[in-house]
Amino acid sequence: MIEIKGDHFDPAMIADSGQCFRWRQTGEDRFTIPAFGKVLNITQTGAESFVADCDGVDWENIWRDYLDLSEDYGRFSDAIMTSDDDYLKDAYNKGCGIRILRQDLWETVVSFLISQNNNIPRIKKSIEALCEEFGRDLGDGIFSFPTAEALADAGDALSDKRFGLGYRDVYIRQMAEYVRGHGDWLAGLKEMDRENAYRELVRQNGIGPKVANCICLFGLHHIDAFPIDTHVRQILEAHYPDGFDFERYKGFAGVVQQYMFYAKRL
DNA sequence: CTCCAGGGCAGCG
DNA sequence: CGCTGCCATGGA
Repeated sequence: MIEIKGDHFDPAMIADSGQCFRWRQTGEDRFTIPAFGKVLNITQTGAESFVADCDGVDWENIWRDYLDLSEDYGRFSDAIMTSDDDYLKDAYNKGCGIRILRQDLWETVVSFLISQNNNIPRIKKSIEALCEEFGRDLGDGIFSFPTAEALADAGDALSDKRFGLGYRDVYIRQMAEYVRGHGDWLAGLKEMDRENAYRELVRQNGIGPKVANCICLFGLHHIDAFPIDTHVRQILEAHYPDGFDFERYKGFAGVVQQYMFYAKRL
């Protein structure tokens, strides 16, 4: 057990933010978080105080970074709340506890391949089914996210109806086989800047502009990436008819995007 | 029944 | 370039 302090940090908002699909609320103020082959249970004990069921080593080496608690989100809120963008200010007030997680890249790639033309409950069901079938048993009914090798070995089994992948099964299989055959591809992406990573990602079958931007934002932590999905497109059309000024939030447009996405889906 | 969901692709012009 | 039809699936 370790005690934590965290401003601009609300696990309930993050769990429902659409950036991660495996967080589960397991109590009044308790969340169970599988990542990197481990499981963290975090319980809110006050406005900005929490307890986590890990030791100090894992906290410093894994979870603090994963939860992005080293980043100062005050600078984002300041920029937004001192602007004259009333729609964004309202969105920020609704989603102010969101942080952009530093998730595992491979898990992010597969998760957002599944996300295309899909809805969040179905995405979650597909991912859990894949974890149960091809992941490692971590106890308490929780399984690790399957490796590229495991999904490549799965082959045609990915087309099984219980995974609910639909036509996306081909994308997952091709991606898993590619990563298995190119062991340094994921590591190479992490070395690239956003534009080069984006260009490399969209070369893959099944990864278009939106999915590539989600991988850049959630898997590579390029927080200036701005994925435009069906929700965000509707927001931009409804509230920014003369165009959205990306320059205004240069450097953290992806954080802005998350506030808007969360607020709309409430 | 149709429409929608954190889209992408191939086939047009 | 942009536009259109199609791609599985399940819930509303």
